[in-house]
Amino acid sequence: MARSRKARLYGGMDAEERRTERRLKLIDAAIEVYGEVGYRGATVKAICEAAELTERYFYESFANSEALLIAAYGHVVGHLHDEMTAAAAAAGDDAEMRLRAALTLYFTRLKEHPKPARVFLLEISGISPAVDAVKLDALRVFSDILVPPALDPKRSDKGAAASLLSVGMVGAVISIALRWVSKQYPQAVEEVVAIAASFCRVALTEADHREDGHLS
Amino acid sequence: MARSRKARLYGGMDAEERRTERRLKLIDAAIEVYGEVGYRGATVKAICEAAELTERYFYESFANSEALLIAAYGHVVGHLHDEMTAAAAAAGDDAEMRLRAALTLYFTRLKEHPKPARVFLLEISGISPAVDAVKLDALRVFSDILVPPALDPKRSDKGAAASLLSVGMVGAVISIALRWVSKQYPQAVEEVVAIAASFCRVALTEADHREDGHLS
DNA sequence: CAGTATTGACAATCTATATTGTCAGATAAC
DNA sequence: GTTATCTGACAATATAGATTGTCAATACTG
Repeated sequence: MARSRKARLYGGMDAEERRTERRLKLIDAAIEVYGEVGYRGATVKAICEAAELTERYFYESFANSEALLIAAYGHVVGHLHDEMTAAAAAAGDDAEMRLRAALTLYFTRLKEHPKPARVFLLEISGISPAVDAVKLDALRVFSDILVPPALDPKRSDKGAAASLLSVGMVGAVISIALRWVSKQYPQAVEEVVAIAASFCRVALTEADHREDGHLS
Repeated sequence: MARSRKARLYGGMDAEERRTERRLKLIDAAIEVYGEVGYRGATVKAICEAAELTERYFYESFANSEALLIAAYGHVVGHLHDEMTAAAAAAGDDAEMRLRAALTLYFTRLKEHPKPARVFLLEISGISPAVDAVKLDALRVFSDILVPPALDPKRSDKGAAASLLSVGMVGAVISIALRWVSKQYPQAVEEVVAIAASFCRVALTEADHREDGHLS
């Protein structure tokens, strides 16, 4: 009875399980292919071949190419976000320690997994307004991990100036990451982290100055 | 005799003058159109219409769409670069003053001319390896205006770490600019300059620390 | 095993744009 | 005014890839 409501099983999975499995295979394949030839060079056909599926299943799970890019981005970002949050939490309460822990995890993963890194850093830029919005949101979230706005409740809805500070910080970190990756990791992780951290510290300290009424 | 070597005149210009005039009109039109619909949304036809020319003349001056993008970028960057250099020079010898002068000019121009700004900040990213190379080169040049590497000859070929510092600095400034533009200039120019300058100072001071043997 | 749901391969269609080609009319040179 | 050059409009072609559709083969169900 309980079964009769379900769809016919294939390979031990019901219809929905197979669908989500295919969806995942497509996302993994997309990350792979984007990493090789970039989003713009990636055809639907190529991704389907990499996923060992046919176009039909592409359109079963995604309305179009862009939807898959967004899903793949979300996939990569989700992992990274969870890991960074955990690393920061494990590092205790000191802001400087948490910052270092999060950055270290970030750059370590970047080095370990170049293809997802490319999706995360490069492929996501300038595709369409929808994609940009997704990216913007992700960056805000990462910025909050590095310099938590909730430390001081008064500041939790960041003022306009503080928001430019986070934006600058994230921009610096991402640019550093991009260069580091594209030059094939010439510096040790610790060294890159130290450099990135110095930019993050700007966002921390300047925000305090400004709050005290200093206008530089 | 002198004339007989020249091509027939039209509108008082010889063949080559007309060609360069058309080329310029195409570049101006491109900046205009990119500013409206973005590089990806810009068709050859639309640019030709904006320039009041036909496709024929497009291919007379440019091998393809991308070549025009690169030319338009160079055009915008060339102006900006000259102006920033001049502003820095006019500000005297103090590094802090020069920095402020250059940044002030940069953000002022950004606000005055949103369309070239879009070409400069957005459209140039992630089109192709060739375009990225052009951008990379431009950024290096701008970075050198903000924090001249030649101050200390020993440092003139920047070490790998110092190079990441400039990259981070430029990344921060550009991200700030992007956000500021896309939010339609919510802060005064001076305020944005102050924030951007604080990131630039990182590149200045950290470089010195590192040279003295400090490793953060 | 018979019947049906599901799959995989691939053809057909559709759309959009770049790029090249044609030609009649306009403009300058003499 | 005649001729050679240049111009503008537009048609023709080429390409590339997304999206949809067909159908036989396969895997499950009872």
